[in-house]
Amino acid sequence: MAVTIAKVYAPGEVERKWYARWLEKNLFTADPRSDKPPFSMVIPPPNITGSLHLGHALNNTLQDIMARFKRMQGYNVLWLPGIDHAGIATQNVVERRLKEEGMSRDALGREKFVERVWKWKEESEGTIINQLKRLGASCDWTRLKFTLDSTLSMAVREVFVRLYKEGLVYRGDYIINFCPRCSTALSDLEVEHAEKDSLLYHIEYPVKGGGSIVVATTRPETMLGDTAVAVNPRDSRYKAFAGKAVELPLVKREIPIIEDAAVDMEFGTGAVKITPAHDFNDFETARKHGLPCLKVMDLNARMNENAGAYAGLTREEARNRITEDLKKEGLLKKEEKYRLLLGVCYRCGTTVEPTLSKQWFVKVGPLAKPAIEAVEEGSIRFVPKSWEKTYFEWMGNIRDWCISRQIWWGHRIPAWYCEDCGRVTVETRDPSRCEACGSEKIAQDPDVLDTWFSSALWPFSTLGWPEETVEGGVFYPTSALFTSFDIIFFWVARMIMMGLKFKGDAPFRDVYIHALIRDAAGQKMSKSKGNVIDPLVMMEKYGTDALRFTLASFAAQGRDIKLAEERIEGYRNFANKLWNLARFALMNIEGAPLSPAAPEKLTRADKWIMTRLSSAIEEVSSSIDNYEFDTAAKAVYSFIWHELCDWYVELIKPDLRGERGGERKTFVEGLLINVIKDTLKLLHPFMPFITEEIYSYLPGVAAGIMEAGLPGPAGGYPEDADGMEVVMEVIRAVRNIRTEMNIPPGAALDCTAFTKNASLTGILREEEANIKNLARLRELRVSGAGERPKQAAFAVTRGIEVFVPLKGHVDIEKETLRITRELEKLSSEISDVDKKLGNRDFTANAPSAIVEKERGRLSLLMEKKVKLEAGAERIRGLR
RNA sequence: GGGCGGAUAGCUCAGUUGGGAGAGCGCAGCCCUUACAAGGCUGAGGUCACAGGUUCGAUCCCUGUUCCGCCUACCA
Repeated sequence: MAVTIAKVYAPGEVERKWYARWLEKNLFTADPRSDKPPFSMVIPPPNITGSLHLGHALNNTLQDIMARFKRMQGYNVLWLPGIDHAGIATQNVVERRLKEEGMSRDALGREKFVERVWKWKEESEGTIINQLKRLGASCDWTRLKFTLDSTLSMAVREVFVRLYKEGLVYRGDYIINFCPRCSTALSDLEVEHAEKDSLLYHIEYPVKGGGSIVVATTRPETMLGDTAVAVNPRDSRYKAFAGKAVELPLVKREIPIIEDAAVDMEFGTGAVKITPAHDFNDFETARKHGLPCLKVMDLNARMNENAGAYAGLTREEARNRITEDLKKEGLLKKEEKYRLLLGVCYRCGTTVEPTLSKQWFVKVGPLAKPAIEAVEEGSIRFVPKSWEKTYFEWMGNIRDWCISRQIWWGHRIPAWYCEDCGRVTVETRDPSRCEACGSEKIAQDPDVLDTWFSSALWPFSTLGWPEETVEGGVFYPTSALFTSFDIIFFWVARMIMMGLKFKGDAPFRDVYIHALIRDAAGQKMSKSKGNVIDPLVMMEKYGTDALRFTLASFAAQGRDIKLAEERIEGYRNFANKLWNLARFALMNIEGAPLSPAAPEKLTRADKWIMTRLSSAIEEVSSSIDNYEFDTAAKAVYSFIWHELCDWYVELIKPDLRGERGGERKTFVEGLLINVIKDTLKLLHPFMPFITEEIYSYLPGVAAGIMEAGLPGPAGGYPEDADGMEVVMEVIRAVRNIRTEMNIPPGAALDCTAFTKNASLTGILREEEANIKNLARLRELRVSGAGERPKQAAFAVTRGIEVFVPLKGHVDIEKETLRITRELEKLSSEISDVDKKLGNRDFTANAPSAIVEKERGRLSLLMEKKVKLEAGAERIRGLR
């Protein structure tokens, strides 16, 4: 009743089938009342606008490996999925769609617009969720969360209000980054810096009472808002001007010349114009010197009424007009080429405008302190540890966080302004009257909160906080967070601050920072470069398991991943190899009952593979526990391909053919199936689909592989395993001779092995059949001493001399060359070790174990050398 | 300006308390051996970027240099 399965593994259907079954059986659902130890993770929520890219694929593959692994280890696993509302990004997408319809959000109005976004959310959120399912992600979908869910919104309000009452959230006029295209304020983090070629303009400002001062600026259009000119007090060039005033050209306004040590005398002309309402530095300077602020642009980056004749122009137009006008007046002294760093919006790339504006802020200092300590004390651990430094760096210099956004999609700020007394009321529940004067004429702040404000609460808002929930008790703090380094500041740091503040405990124990994926040439993947590898296409083409395994294999800590399609193809081949291993096993078993463990019936080969399996299990387990997914993947790969398939299966083929008796056949069938079963379990977290599929075909399995426990390390039989390694080396030696001497693989050879070691002699005699089989020998003699065969090629391994007589067909030249080369290698090795042992400093200072090891090595090498030389001598005699 | 990371086989990368340099892919030769040609067997290939230092001993620790990459920053 041998089972036959297809010759080539076809992933597509298998994957869909199994994912559906896992869901049906609720295998991903966590039980907060379970008595198993908890293991929890929250997913980094993808944007609702998102579509699965390789970054998601890597992030979620690694999480899924961890989740599945822990589940099989007997943990009560909660992997909580969710989606982020992604304020600006989503609003942009919907606005673009409106524009295509000839509509605009302003024309539509806030309420209708938000309705429209919700509708779009309903349509599009399925996309990325289905893609995560396609990837095999074993998230607990019954607990899927969305950052705008009512419970999560409640958490946002609660946090905002509590911070406000403690004075950690405040509202004030400060200079902030404003994106004129998205028409909203941004936090410092949401501004990216791009180098751009520009000009440095030298403009002459006439000084009242005679003379003039030339300032250098990259932004001539903001001169309309200048409220001072600053020079360094140590600058002798301008000493005479200090305290005087200049007349601002074009607008003819009088502004003072002030002294400030922060002015760099070397740069430009050493004189700088101060525009407090449109420059971060100048804003600080103005505060220091008590200068007024004058806004000359509105939020759309158009010049406003304060710009006089230039009102209504865009900032670009204004720059042109102003430089022209200055030129006409002979006040533009110089334009030099200059490369500057420009702040651009991280969502749309538009140049941001620093603008004085009334916004809400979080006072971060008091929150940052415990967050720094938590990492210092080790209650939160970054993996790899090197990221802690990055974290400290940023947290140590953190500035207040601008959290209000002038958009409509997001959590509305729970603040109401009173029309009568002007006071603000901040409450978790919508108030009906002003808390100060009781007036009912109150209106809610139109702004919404930074999306990252709600993301910061993710690890506990998703568990039901501020309600006390069972989940919150069991699964908080979460065990690990998986993310990439680019959002350590945006997200990780803020989660730590909020978790500590509101839960009194870190949101997670481990922060695993994984790689960023680049293309094969090391370039960041981007649609415009056309070098994007689409994970969905790869999954269709090579199978999800192949993609997952590739990502895991390349997930070395602290390094970016350069991915090429050929890699995925390679691991597709691995999947097929595994498939054929199963195919072979199923073709050969007669459906016999599984043999119980019977150590006395185990052959050396059996013990070897069991030992290797056990050590693979150990290595995979410890690697995963240390987030070394690449090491784990390589260990299981190498075991399956190079030990189980290359050696064990080849070793037992005669048994399975019944050549060594019916009892042995039955026994080895059972053993092979057991080994495959455990191997599949070990591989399952990496390749969930193919392992589940194969597992289902194996005899004697009741439940699915997901429900099976992971085998524990069994220890094995190290001595027998080592004996088997000797056998393998002898086989390799014969194979090598065959290849080197150009003997066809099929030609039958004889072999004589000489060793004085009784235990080796025993092993070789016992394994005669296996050696003959795999080295393709007609005869194998094992001898302690005696005449070495003439006309024979030979090799030395583990002190065993392996002779392969070639009956007058030995190519003497070739064999001489082969032995000579071998001897050369050996000699250089010997001289290295010799030199080391000859060094008295070494023998005196090195640990005795090391010295002994070197001595042992030397004697082995010497022994081998003697034997090789004797062989070379014999061959010379043949000439 | 400050900080971090990297430089090991043709390519991509491992190398975890300093003690015999590894893998995958690629390449070369031979093989359609009834699991798999998406395969098997065998093999070639490396002054571990450079220069110093510590040490009996350095790919590994320290210093400096060169070249890449990234993060961060208020020289307008």
